[in-house]
Amino acid sequence: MFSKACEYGIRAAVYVALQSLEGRRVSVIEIAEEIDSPIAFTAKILQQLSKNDIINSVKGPTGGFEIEREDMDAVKLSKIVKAIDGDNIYVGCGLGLRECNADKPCPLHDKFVDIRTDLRTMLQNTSLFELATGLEVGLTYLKR
Amino acid sequence: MFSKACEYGIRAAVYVALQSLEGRRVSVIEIAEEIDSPIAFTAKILQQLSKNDIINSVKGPTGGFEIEREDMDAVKLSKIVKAIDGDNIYVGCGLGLRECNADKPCPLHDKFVDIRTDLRTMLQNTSLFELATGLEVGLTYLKR
DNA sequence: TCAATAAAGGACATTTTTGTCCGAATTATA
DNA sequence: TATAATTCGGACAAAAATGTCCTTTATTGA
Ligand code: FES
Ligand code: FES
Repeated sequence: MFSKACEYGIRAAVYVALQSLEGRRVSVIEIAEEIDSPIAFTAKILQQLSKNDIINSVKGPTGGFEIEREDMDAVKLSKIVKAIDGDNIYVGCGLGLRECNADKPCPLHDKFVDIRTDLRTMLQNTSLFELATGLEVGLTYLKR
Repeated sequence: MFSKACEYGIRAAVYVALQSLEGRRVSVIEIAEEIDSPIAFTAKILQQLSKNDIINSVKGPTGGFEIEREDMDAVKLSKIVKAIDGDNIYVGCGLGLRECNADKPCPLHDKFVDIRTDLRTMLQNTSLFELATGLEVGLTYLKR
C-alpha cells in the first residue's frame, strides 16, 4: 500500500508528535529506536518531512525534531503520504493506465474509485495529533 | 497499490477472458500489444497466472492463452492479486508493523482496517467475466 | 574560542522489482 | 518426419527502492 519510506515516515512523525506533546525534542537515533527502523534511512526520511514543513528540525546540541501543537492538528496523513510517495495513490489508475480517466475508464475504474476515495478521505481527515493521542494513552503501538 | 506485475497480470487476464468469450486463443505477443506492456515481462506473468490455474496455456502452433467460460466467473481479482503480490495487501499492517494485530494495534489500525476490508471485499467479489464484459461492450479500456 | 552534538547532504552499497534474451520443450500441420 | 509456432524456464540486465557511511554545517555550552 505505502512504501517502506512512507511507513517509517508516518511512524516517525507520530512519534515526534507524541514526544512534542510531552515537551521533548527527539533525535534520529531515538526515533529509529522507538519505531524500529534503520537509523540512516530514517534520517533521510526525516529530512524530507522537515523540508515539507511537516516537522521542524533543530541542529546542534539539544537539537532534534519536534512539531508544534497546532501543526499536529493541521498535518494530516495525506500530507505525509504525498510528500513521500507522491499522489499516485490518490489519483492513479488501479490497473496502471497512464492516468485515471472516467471518460475512458479501465475495467476496474468504477469499483476502484470508491476505494481510492475512501482511502484519500481517511488520510485527509486523520491528523498527527489524533494518532499520537492513542499512543499517549497506551492503546496503540509504533513497534512490536 | 498494486505492483506493475500485478497490474499487467490483471489487464492480461481480462484481455484473455474477453478473447476467450469470442472463442479466440491469444499469444503473448498479442496480449502485450493489446494491454500495452513489455512482451517478455508479460510472458513471465502469464506463466504465473497459468501455474496458479487462473488461465490455461497451450503450447505449439495455434497455441496461446485462454480461459474457460466458467472460470471467468470463478476467478476473482483477489486470486490474481494474491498469486502475484501475495496477501500483504489483505492482511498486512498499514504502517508496516510485522503483522496487523488488533490486540496491539498501530495508530492507524482502526481506520486502515476498514479500507483494507473494503478493498478485499471488492476484489473477492469482482470476477474476470464482469470486467471482460465492460470491455466487450466498448465501455472500458485496457490501454490508451 | 573550542569542543561536542546533532541534522544535512552527498556518495556509495544492497536488495527488490522490472525488464530482456535465448535455448529447451511441446505440438500442429505440411 | 521435419518444420515452424508457441509457451516454459533459466540466466542475465537495468532501474528503483531501500539502506549505509562519511563529511559538512549549524549550534550549544563550557
Ligand atoms: S481508469 Fe483505471 S481506475 Fe480510473
Ligand atoms: S496493526 Fe497496523 S493496521 Fe492493524
